[in-house]
This record gives sequence, C-alpha cells and structure tokens, in this order.
Amino acid sequence: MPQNPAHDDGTAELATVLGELVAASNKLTRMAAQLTEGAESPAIWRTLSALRAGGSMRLGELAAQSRVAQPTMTKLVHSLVERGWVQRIPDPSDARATLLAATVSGTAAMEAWRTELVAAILPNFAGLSAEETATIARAVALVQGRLDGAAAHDEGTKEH
Amino acid sequence: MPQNPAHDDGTAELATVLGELVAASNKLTRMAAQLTEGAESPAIWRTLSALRAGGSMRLGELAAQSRVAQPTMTKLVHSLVERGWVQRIPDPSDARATLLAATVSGTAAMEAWRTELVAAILPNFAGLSAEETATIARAVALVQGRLDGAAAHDEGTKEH
DNA sequence: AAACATTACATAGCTCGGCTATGTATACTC
DNA sequence: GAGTATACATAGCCGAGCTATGTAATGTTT
Repeated sequence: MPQNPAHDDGTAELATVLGELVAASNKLTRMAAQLTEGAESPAIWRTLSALRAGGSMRLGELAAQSRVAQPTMTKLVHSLVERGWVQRIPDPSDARATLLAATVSGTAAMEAWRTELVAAILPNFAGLSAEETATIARAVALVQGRLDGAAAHDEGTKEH
Repeated sequence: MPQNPAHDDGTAELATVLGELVAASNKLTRMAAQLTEGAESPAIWRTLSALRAGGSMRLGELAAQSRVAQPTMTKLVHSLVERGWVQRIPDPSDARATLLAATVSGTAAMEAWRTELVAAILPNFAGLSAEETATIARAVALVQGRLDGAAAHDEGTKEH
C-alpha cells in the first residue's frame, strides 16, 4: 500500500477512478451479454477478437492474451474450430504446437455480432455529443493500451 | 433502425467507439477476475455494488439492476446471505417479497476487494497524466449514467 | 366472498466458462 | 541417450448464467 504520500501524484484519485472503471466495465459486459443472448458467449468473441488483433498465434499465447488458463483456451478453441471460425495450422517449427488463425467466416461472424450488439446498446448512448464521444474514445484507447501491455508481463509474474 | 442518414450526427463513429468500448470492458473485467482469483467472483461484487448504489430493494429489482435473471439472483443472494454480507428483511407491505440490504461486513468486504483489485491493476496505469486520468473519469461517468438509465426501461421491453 | 389471474420468489435441471491437477508427446540439454 | 522442460489435451470440479416450473401471497372479478 502507498502509505507515504511523498508527493501527491494523484494516485488516490487514480485509484478511485480505476475502481469505478472496473465496476462500470463489469456492468457493461453483463449488459452486452444479456442483449446478445441466444448468440454465442462473450468468451468466444473475446477469443476471436484477440486472434484478430494479434494475428495467428499458438494456443498458449492466445490464452495469455485472452487472460485465461491454457485448458480453458483449449476448450474455447475446440468450439471455435467446430464452428469453422478458427483454423488449426501445424507449426512447422514445433510439432507440439499448432498455430491458430481466425477464418474468414469467423471474422465475419465476429463483426456481425459486434454490429448487432452496437445496435442494441446504441439507443442508450444516442444523446452523446461529439465531444463526449471523443472523450470515451480517448479513454478506451488509453485503457486498451494498458491492457495490452500487461498480458506479456504476467507470464513471468506467476508464482512457482 | 435509423436507416436514413438525414444528417450525420456521428452515429457511425459512435458505433465504432461503442464496439471498442465493449471489447475493452470485456477484457478488463477478465483481467480483474484473474487478478483477484481465490477471492469471490465478480457476480458477488457486482451484486453488492448494486445494493450499495441503489439501497435496499427487493430481489426482483436487484436482479433487474444487476442485469441477471431472477433465479440467478436468488442463488447469488443465497450465497451472500450465507457469508453474512446481505440481510433479508421481510417486506411489511407484501408477504411474498423480502427486502435485501448490504450488511456492514458486506460493505467492508466489498471495499476491501476493491482496494485489493485497484492495487493489482494500478501498476499498469501508473504512468497516466492527470489529464488522462480525468479523461477516463469523465468517460466512466458518462457510461455509468447510460447504464443506470437502461435497467429500468428494459423491464417493459421484454417480449410477452 | 369464491374463483381466477398475477406477482414474487424458490427449485430443478441444464449449459458454459473458468479453474487445478495430471497425462502425453515433442523438443531441448548434457 | 537419459532427463528435464515445454505445448497442449484430458479429466473433473465449481460457479454463474439460463429456462421451465412450482408455491404462496396479492389483486381482481363477478
């Protein structure tokens, strides 16, 4: 705990903001899940999204990016492959590993879901001014950056 | 659907931002869950948080606020009561209903969790300037407002 | 006021996403 | 070539989410 307020660099305020940020994120995620019910689950889209963002990668890496344990990712990939949304490509340099790539239909499905979801929540955000939209966009970009940077680090952070 | 682009009020841009907002939220929620593993689940904290924000309320209302189905909330409340974090109070005006209130220890547990969580993610956000922090704060406030307004509406929106 | 409809919550039973522990095959190292 | 490390798969569990349905209290109707 930062017991000594050597020089107040706004840590206290930042902490408050982060607390609320997480709470709001939790709520929004729940809302999104509820609105697109019947469709596939958030985990599916999160995984596809990570694959799109990071390009083809191995299962373990994808698990780290998506912040789930490796066996969880094995399951997710299984169901994604079944749906034809992800393709397994043997890694030429390592017979143990397989590279994973989003297929065309996988990408299409993801974007269709995104469109549907946005359509569902858009009414709630209809009254935003251009300036407010820009504020949210900037905040999202800031948070995104911090999240991406974190994934790599944590690999070595695990105890044992 | 707003089919006619009568005047471009930035809907397209807003849609993009919302898509990314949801994706980032999903990721952040996952990160938070992973960091505080071993502790209780996000659903527990989300529920307690809703109770704190909205004050004592009936189970059905809490379910709506927390955006889960009623039976799901029944389960959650059960485990919260077991932990002594929520108290059931018979509703004097309706014998079928019970009012739910966060206990002192429930509130304390929630704040402890929040502190722990913030401590865990704070390093990732350490480099933020005061201005960036403010941007995130404003965005969170904006989103929060839209989320809160939505819960009530949806009650009547359900088909059948 | 008896009967019916509605409402508020509980129960049953299922699925899925998350975890740990462990197995198996390939790769590395000496 | 034996032993260790790595990449993924399997097994088995738990919690959170859902629908469908049950039960008791309330409201409504004649």
